[in-house]
Parts: sequence; C-alpha cells; structure tokens
Amino acid sequence: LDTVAQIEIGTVAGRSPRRPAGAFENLARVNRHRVGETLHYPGKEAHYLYRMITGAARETILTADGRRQVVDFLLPGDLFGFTVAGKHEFFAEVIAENTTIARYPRSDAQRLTELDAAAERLMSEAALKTISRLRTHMMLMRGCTAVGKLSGFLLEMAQRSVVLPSDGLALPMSRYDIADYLSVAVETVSRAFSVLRREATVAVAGPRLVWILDRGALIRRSAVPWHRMVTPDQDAY
Amino acid sequence: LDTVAQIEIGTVAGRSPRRPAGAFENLARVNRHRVGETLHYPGKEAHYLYRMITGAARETILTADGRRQVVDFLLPGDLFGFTVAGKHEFFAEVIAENTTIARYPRSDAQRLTELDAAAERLMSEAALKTISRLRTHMMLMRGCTAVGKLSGFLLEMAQRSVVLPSDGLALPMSRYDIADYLSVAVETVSRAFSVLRREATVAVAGPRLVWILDRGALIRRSAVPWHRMVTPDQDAY
DNA sequence: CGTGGGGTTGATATAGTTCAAACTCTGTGG
DNA sequence: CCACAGAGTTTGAACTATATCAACCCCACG
Repeated sequence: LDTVAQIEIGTVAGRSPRRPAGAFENLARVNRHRVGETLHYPGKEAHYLYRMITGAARETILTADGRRQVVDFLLPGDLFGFTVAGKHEFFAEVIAENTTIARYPRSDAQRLTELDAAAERLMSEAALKTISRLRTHMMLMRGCTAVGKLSGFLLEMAQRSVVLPSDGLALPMSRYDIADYLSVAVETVSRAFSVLRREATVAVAGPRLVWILDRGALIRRSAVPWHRMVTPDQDAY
Repeated sequence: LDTVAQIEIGTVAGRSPRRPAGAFENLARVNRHRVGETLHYPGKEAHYLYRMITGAARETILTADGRRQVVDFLLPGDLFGFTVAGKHEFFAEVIAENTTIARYPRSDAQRLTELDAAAERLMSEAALKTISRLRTHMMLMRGCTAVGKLSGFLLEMAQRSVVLPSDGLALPMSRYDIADYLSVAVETVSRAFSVLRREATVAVAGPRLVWILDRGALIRRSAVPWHRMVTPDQDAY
C-alpha cells in the first residue's frame, strides 16, 4: 500500500492541491454550492468532470436492501465524476458550507486528452488517485473492530483534510456519513468516539471538531498499514 | 501506487478479454507457472507488466495485525503489474493449475504508451474499469450478512470466470482465499455455502465446482446493485 | 497406513446491530 | 422571549450474527 499511500497523499493535499495544467483549466467553470445540493445521481448522463476546490461532498449509493453506503468523500483537490459507461452510478451531494467546485465539460476534456499528452497524464493520474483512495477505504472497512475502523478513518482525514490553525481536525461529515462510510451503525461510531475520548487518544469539541492527541495509538488500532504512508511533506512522486 | 496501479489498471473484463493492441502484444513473453509460485512481492522492483492468459492468481497483503487479505483475484484477461513508484506492494501468487501469463517489459510498455495513443487509452480505460470494479469489491464486503457477501461473490465470479461446458462455475480459489477476500472467517464462508446449498440456490460438486441454480435468489441476497451490471460482453459494468 | 491441508460442522464468546430514550443545538413560530 | 419541533448525537439494554475454539471428515500423497 505504499503506493496507495503516496497517491493518496498527493491527491489530497487539501494542503496544496496541484492544479491541472493550463489548457485543461481553461475549460473550467467554477460554481458555488449549498449543503444538500446534488451534483449528479445514478443514471444521469455524465456531462462533466468535477474538481473540488473548497468544501466537501460525498458519493453515495443505495443498495438493494435500502441501506445507504458512502463510497467516497470528496475533498479539496479531488477530481471526480469518472464513469465507464457514460452514466453516473452514484449520488454526489455537497455536505459542507462554502463549497466551490470546478466543472469541466466532459466532451471538451475528452478531446483535450486526445490532443494533449499532459492532459491525458493528468486524467490517468487522477484515476490512479481515486483508485488509491478506494483501496485505502477498503482497508479501513476491513479493520476488525469498530474502534480500529474509526482510528484509520481519522488518520485518513487528518491527511486529506485541511488542518485548522488550532491544529484541530474539522470533519466535514456527520456521524451518519462516517457510519455509512465504514459500514457500521451510527451508534457504533458514536461509541467508538467515546472510547477514543475516554482513552485520551483524541479530544473533541463538538461532533465535528477533533484533536488527535495520540497518533501512535490510532495507528496501532487501525488495521491499515499506515506506518508505510509517507508524510504529506514528502509528497512523493 | 505501484501495487495499486498494478491490480487496478490490470483489471479488464474477464470472459472475453480484449487483447491489447498489436504493438503492445509484440512485447510479450508468455510463461507457464505452477501453483504456489510467487510472481512478485512487496518491495520488489516492478520490471514487468503482466496479463493473465489462462489460470488464476491472487494478490494479497499482510496487515499490521498479521491477518492476510486477498486484495484481488486475477483471472484471464486481467492486466496487472502497473506501478508508479516502481515497487510492488502486494504478493501475487499463482493459485490454479495450467496458469500462463504474458509478461511485458515495463520500460518498453511505458515507452509505448507515450508514443501510441491507442496504448495510452487502453491503460486509462482499464483504470476506469478498475475503479468500478474496486467499488464492487467494496460492496461485496459491506453486504450485511455473510450469505449476502458470498452471494455477491458468486455472481461476480460467474461473470468473470470461465463457465464450464457443463454450465458449472469452476472456482479457482480455496475457501481460505474467499474468506480473506470477503473478510470473514473460513468457517463462516463454509456455513454460508451450506445455507445456499440447503436452500437449493446453488449446487456443488466438491469445494471448487458450483452450479448457480437460482440466480435471482443470489441477486436478492447480495447487497450489491448487480442490476446495474451489464454482461461481460458489454464490458462488465 | 499415517500425515497434513483443505473443508465442514458444532458450541461458546463477543462485537456490533437494533430498539429505545435522553440530550444538545438550531431554527421557528406563537 | 420562550416554547416547540426536528435533526444530529450519545448512552443504555437486549438480541444476533460472526469470530473463535474445537472436533471431525475427506482426500491426496508419501
């Protein structure tokens, strides 16, 4: 998962997202969105690619048995909206205030990738980053215990999200979103938070503001081989 | 990213694998492998790209807590071995008799993608498919019950694997592999099989030969929205 | 014959779901 | 200004699916 990690981090960079090349960027139309807004939904024609600039969104799907699953969280720097068949398979919904998203007409982007090697590479890279995010996500869900899953999740968010000046971690998603992301019940997420709080592994100020007090403990509890992950500074590749 | 990319990108559809373009194919050296052979392992320099021709392999990783996880099964048609960082992250081990694998020197392949737009597109396309496939794997693991997970797994295998003349499904992997793929205990996999057998949803002749008697029942039990999946001919979802 | 790996089945323990209730916070209307 | 409603969160108690431990079967192989 080294690779994964590296991509992940590079991707992320809520900290310093790499901006697409000039030609690509010229296609962009930036929009501001409100919480709850739906960017796309299953079956919708995929006309655009998106790039999260500020804020956050989630990609979800409804399973046959009616449960909701959060497939991915989209944070600043993430390119998304890829499809294979030309139709979206997921809901993409804005979950944070002050969310701005760049929108690229798919047809133009497609044409661009055929002409411009740099654009092509950009797309491939974005796809690989998405893959690595998903892979990390898979490892998170496999963590045997709920506390382990949450530990891994917090580490992931600490890397991907913007860390506040106060050094606190601002989670843009609700407990429900976290639960559907880790596939556990909301109550279990809440209890897992309580455990970490009691152990002084994390401190919280309200449900969405967290401080990681003992990073080592989080690493130890999570089944994800985070120890192999490079730090954002190294930003490999 | 090395390992990540390798599996991911490598995952093209199963039943009627699209063969890489001619120029690409000219680089190939085909090898025959025995069960248990290791193609690559974490940390190994990634010199080659691979394409599974016949047989099967699994890609695994060992987690911090010592458990083994099957990250992917490699079936005929699957491309794998892509890396960005240049080192593998997973074990790739042959699990079936009569396994033959085409090997492409990485450097040559890389050069080819830079020169040949078709090759480049082949890779990108594979990456996009991989994203969808990863999501399917994720959904498999999320299925609430073990029987649901196994149901989804069998449907996936029925699509990706070669179906025998007798209409039976030949599973190239052991119960242990399935367990590590779905992240459940071996015993649970075994019990889930028993349930499906008792319900006449499937019939078995030995552990690795299965007949799907009631496809609808499998779809209903699995939490995966298979209704979205097209047949392999149409280029799996 | 044994031996060992894979597979199945049973009994018990436990983590997590489910059901239920209380609590916080925010916004809204009397 | 306060009461109220509703969504999000936390905690408790009972229940359940799965992990775990253990025994046994089957078969290939020396």
